[in-house]
Amino acid sequence: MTKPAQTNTVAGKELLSFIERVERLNEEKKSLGDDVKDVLGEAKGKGFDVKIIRKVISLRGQDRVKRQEEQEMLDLYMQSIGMMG
Amino acid sequence: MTKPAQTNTVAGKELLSFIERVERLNEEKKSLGDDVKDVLGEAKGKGFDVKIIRKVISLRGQDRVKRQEEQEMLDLYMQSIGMMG
Amino acid sequence: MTKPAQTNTVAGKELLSFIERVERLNEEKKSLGDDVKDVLGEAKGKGFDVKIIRKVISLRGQDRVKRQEEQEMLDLYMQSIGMMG
Amino acid sequence: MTKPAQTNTVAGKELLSFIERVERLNEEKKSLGDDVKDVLGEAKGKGFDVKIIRKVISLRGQDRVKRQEEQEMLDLYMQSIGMMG
DNA sequence: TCAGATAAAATCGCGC
DNA sequence: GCGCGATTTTATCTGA
Repeated sequence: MTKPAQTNTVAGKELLSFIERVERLNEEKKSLGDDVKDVLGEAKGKGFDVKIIRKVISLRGQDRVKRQEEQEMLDLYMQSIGMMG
Repeated sequence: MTKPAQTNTVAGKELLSFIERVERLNEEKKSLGDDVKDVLGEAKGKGFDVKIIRKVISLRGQDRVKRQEEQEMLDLYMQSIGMMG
Repeated sequence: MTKPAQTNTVAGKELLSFIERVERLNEEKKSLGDDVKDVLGEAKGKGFDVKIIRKVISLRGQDRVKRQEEQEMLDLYMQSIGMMG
Repeated sequence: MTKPAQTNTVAGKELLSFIERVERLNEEKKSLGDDVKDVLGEAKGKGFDVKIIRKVISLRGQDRVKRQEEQEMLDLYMQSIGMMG
């Protein structure tokens, strides 16, 4: 950016504000990603197998999702036989 | 898994701790992802085109040189198959 | 699931049949997706840039008018936040 | 395309060939997607709840994936303690 | 450092 | 027309 941004219009300023908010959130996300890397690096330093840890985390996540979806399934059934709303 | 997880050993406890730290970070990331969605939803509510905003953000994040190079390669490919007269 | 699926009823059998037909179709779709990957892999082996090829395919599939409109809106947004001098 | 494609170069012809192969595969995929819609429409016509059918299919898919991943997990453990290659 | 694999994001399209 | 689910694309990460 060699020139000052010409956000002279109201809409331009508002748009830029939205964009910058999103960019800020994205940076925080990236930072958290780096934190994850650090933690896994630390685990590796203690002799743990990072690949296995990732797999465990993934499987635990699947369990959670599956439990949620089974509940949704039940709700769906109940809706469909007129037990809800 | 018929047995409770073996968090009784020292290594087991340490491993679980690493796993939970990562999971916590992942949740925060997910939460930020939801925040992004909220912001974009708000922008949409004000009449902005979310798809375009995303594209702008993406372009702002890319290196200008790299962007140009990719565009040139794209043009080259399109010329080579007769897409550009 | 402690009980076997109730495919003993007529409706249950019919339902299962629908489900399996859809699953079969989904597998075929997946298989075609793998074929696409193979072709692109082959192209890559010949020195082509897969990412660019994907983009070309995408552009060929888009309506020219719609494409222009989106580009214009993008320019408009970028101007309004001062990205285009 | 008002002009004949100028795929005069060897590379251009090869590139176009790859592109057309992918496009053909994509069409087949799309066609299968339509078939899925037809099957679900038929199920709906017989009084079944399409949303539930989709959910069942999704859960069955998750089961399959989870089973596979648990196996991979075992393999990983065994590798990590030196039981495999 | 790069290819291949894996996971995350963005886009697309249906159904309500 | 909007949210949700599915698919596709992008980015990250690991291993050679």
